[in-house]
Amino acid sequence: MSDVARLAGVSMKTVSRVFNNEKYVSEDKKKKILEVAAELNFRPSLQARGLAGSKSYIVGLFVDDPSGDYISKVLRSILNRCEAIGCHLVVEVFKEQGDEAKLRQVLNSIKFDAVILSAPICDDMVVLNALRASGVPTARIAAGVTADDMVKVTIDEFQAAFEMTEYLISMGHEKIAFVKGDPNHACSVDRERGYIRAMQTHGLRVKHEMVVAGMFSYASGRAAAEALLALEDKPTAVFASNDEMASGILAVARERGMKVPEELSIAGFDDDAIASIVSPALTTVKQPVEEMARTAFDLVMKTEEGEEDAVLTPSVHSFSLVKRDSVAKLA
Amino acid sequence: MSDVARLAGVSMKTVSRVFNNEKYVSEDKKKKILEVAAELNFRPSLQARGLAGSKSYIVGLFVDDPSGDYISKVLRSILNRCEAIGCHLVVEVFKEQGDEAKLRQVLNSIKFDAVILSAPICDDMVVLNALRASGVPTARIAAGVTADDMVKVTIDEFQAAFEMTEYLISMGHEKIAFVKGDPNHACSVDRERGYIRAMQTHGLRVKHEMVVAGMFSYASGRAAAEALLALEDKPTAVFASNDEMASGILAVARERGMKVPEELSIAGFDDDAIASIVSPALTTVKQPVEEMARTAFDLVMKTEEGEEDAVLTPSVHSFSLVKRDSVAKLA
DNA sequence: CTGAAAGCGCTTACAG
DNA sequence: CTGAAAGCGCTTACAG
Repeated sequence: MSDVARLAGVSMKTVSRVFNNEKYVSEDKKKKILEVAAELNFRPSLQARGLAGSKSYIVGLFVDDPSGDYISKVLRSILNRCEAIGCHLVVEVFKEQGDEAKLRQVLNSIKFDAVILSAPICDDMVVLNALRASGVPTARIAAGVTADDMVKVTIDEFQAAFEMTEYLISMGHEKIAFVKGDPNHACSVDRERGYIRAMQTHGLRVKHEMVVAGMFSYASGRAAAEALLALEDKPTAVFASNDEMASGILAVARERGMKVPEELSIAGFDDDAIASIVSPALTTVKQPVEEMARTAFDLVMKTEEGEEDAVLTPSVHSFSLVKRDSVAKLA
Repeated sequence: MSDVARLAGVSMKTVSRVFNNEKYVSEDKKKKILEVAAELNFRPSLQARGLAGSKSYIVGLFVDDPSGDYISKVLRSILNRCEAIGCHLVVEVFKEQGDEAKLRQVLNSIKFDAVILSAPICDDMVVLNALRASGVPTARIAAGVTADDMVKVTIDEFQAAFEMTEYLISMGHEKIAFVKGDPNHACSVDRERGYIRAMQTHGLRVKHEMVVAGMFSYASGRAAAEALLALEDKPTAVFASNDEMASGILAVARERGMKVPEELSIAGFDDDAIASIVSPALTTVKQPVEEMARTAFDLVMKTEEGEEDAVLTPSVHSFSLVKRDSVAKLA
């Protein structure tokens, strides 16, 4: 930077001004500086500005598991925004609930401009408290527990599950099974509640053997299907808390020679890539994941700029029921 | 750090030694320093050490597209290694071929300890040259073009495609179609060559209408299937360059009422998660993606430590044919 | 609109 | 085995 300043005949401070888009730099000096900088291929050092200034140009994305279609969408969306505003993404994995050691390690060594949390760690109190203590603006995608001081972006999980269940009921189903999601995810509870409420609303009994555990994985979907299809009184429809599990259920049903949706209707949640790849394609709830991630990013960056008011009201996005071929009217 | 030094009654340099695992620190001072540091919750600042020292504790992962099962595996594997050695991952997206502007922006501002490249940018000469010029140790996963000064981790794509094609031939197929991958990926060419060579080796003619374009996407697999199944003289088997495309072909075949594998055998490549989810499950080539990513990471970190010799010999990993249900003997 | 000085929190290169 | 000094490349807080 000192080279640029010297060759442009200005002080370092003025060069700094140009690269930080500050006002009060005369057009000619600005032009000259940009010219010299381009020639020298100069870019302000990330490490140096992070150390010297209040901004670090680094955003953190804390995830539980970096795999899967959902997190891929989040990642893509956030990476897009990072590029747009010229900052960089550091991804950190937090597997165990409240891994304090790693948390302190990361939060004490890296200066973040903002941190974005995905489920389930967006509801981990240890993580939230540590973040709060560190003062880093934080956004939570699909969070459950409240934290008024952090950006929150969600859909109405309860309502979505409620509507999907109602849809199944409207198709004539009464024996509707439900496969729960990973209990560590807040959405799991909301989706289950939505299912139960819809059943009750329509005067249908929720039999406990019709509500089985799941972990959002394909394998757990298969296991749930095994349990459900071994029942004396089998369900005519299964609503799984996500598409991966729904795919597992679909696979097991077919292996047993059942026709889907004729003999068993299956509904999922998320509208993962897989939902339109399996056959029959899954009827599911589509949530605008990329839009939510983008919103989380943009809002948390505004927090940083001090517009705390509207930013901290939860941003609730709309979902939609995608009716494909895995659900049919009960014969 | 100066607080830690003061409270432990040593100089900052000694504290620094402890946190960098340098030798020559007496056990008692080391113990004292660690105690004080734990109490103060001290961690060396990433930004400060990056600026002051030769190491930055930052590894870059440059990708074309952060989505998909393949890159998820790479990401997970690398994140694991980062955690193990205490460094951090910055993900950067390079979409357009040789996006020099972004390249210079990133390479000039961030000091990386190493950069890991995935396909197709691991074969982008502009990227390679820029990396070389910047002197950052670089690893390439599934690279095609040679670059003797960079770590390279691959499988024998040619041989894998050759063997899969031979397998199809051994199952009695002669009319074997091939769906190419994205031509920007080096592996696409190798896989096609493997297919062609196997056909020739067994005295089978490669009809040009039996070799169709693809882009590694589900949609392109569907398009390829449309073309192939519209042929007068239809193939009895299709070998797709990856599982996503194979899934697209499978879907189209089924929609047309064809039985897979009875009327059409389908083989894929990669052993993506999707390969065992669709039904019938796909016969495919399994490559050890996570192991490859881990190796790339470990080798490039060794480069950094100066062991240039063995490190720069390409690390060729073994693939395996996974025979599932999408391929059958020709009736 | 511009700049000189200090300092961010570490590591380096030395010296002992 | 240990430490004092300088410096990494920027931004901050001022002053003009």
